[in-house]
Amino acid sequence: MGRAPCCEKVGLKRGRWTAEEDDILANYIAKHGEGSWRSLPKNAGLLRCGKSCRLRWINYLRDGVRRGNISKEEDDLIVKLHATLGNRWSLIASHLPGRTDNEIKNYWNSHLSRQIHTFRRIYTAVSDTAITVDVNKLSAAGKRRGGRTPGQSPRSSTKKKPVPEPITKAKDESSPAGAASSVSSSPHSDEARSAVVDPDQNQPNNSISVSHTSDGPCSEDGTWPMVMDPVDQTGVLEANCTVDQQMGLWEVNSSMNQIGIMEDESEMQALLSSSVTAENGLVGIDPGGLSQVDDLLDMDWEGFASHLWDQPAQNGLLQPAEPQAAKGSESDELESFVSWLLSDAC
DNA sequence: AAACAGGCCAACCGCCCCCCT
DNA sequence: AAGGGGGGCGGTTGGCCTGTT
Repeated sequence: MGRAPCCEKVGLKRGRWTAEEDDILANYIAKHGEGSWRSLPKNAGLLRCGKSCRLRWINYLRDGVRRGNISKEEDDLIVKLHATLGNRWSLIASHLPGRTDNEIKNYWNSHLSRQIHTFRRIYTAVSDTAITVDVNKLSAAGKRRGGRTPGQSPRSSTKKKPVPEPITKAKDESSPAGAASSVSSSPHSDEARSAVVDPDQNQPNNSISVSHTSDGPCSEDGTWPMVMDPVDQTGVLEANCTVDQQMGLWEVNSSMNQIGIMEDESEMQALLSSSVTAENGLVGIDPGGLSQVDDLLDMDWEGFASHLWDQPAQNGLLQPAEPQAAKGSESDELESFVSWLLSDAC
């Protein structure tokens, strides 16, 4: 079954490339150009598989390749594009000049996916309380290194990852001390709503803080291992989320992730109507709200994209500039959609 | 200081698509 | 039009690094 290997592997070198090999490959391509990867190793005098040469060239030796130091802007872009495109790393990389699909894939697997999962765990792990999520702390939260965490298997982060089951916690289970008891859900109030809606324009403010404060310490059973406030050792988390109305759609965003897009105000209000605890302009979301947010994280983004393409133009704002491009291949459609997504119009 | 454990990332594997003949 | 090869792509592996115990 399957194709024959791309080259005879017997006698070929594997593993890390040496500086000498890099020089040979770079010099050869400088003289003869890219391509003909199968015959390149033999012609260049390298004991490497052609595919290995190609990978080395594209990911490391090619002009313009940038490595490391992924900026916040790039980080945001990767998250945004991944939400739309999924694991189409080459397509994502094409929108990040100098970045390769392999680097973005690695970055996602080792940084961002963990943040997203942590973000989701936080929602669920404290779901019997109102919540405050500090997105800015999530990266540090996912950075725990060293030491054994009971019950974790080695290399779990690199094994094939089924979507992790959310941590469910029955109400009668022992919750982090003080977490559940210290936060009382208050009925949704006009005061809370006023934190969301601009009374002058009946439009949402640009910024809503979704917050939760717990006075108690984190539990010792590891239930909240990654969300402890490093300063006062309580379970305080804070997240700055925004709600925007754009092109007839209501978007709920955090600084790292798009939480959801709703088509009409009632859906957005349904989410916010589950908000509780308004103080100093902060709005918390109760467990019901958290469930809704968690559902929104599972949004069918391709379906959303298709939905947008199917919409008639609304005041010239909803459609991308060149919807005709969608008549091409699937990749053309995606390219056009991504271009539009990244344009100022969005 | 040594052992341990997870993080990080370069590289490999194998499937799939596209293009050429 | 069909088949085969080359190249592209996403998933996965494995080893080094580093923080924790």
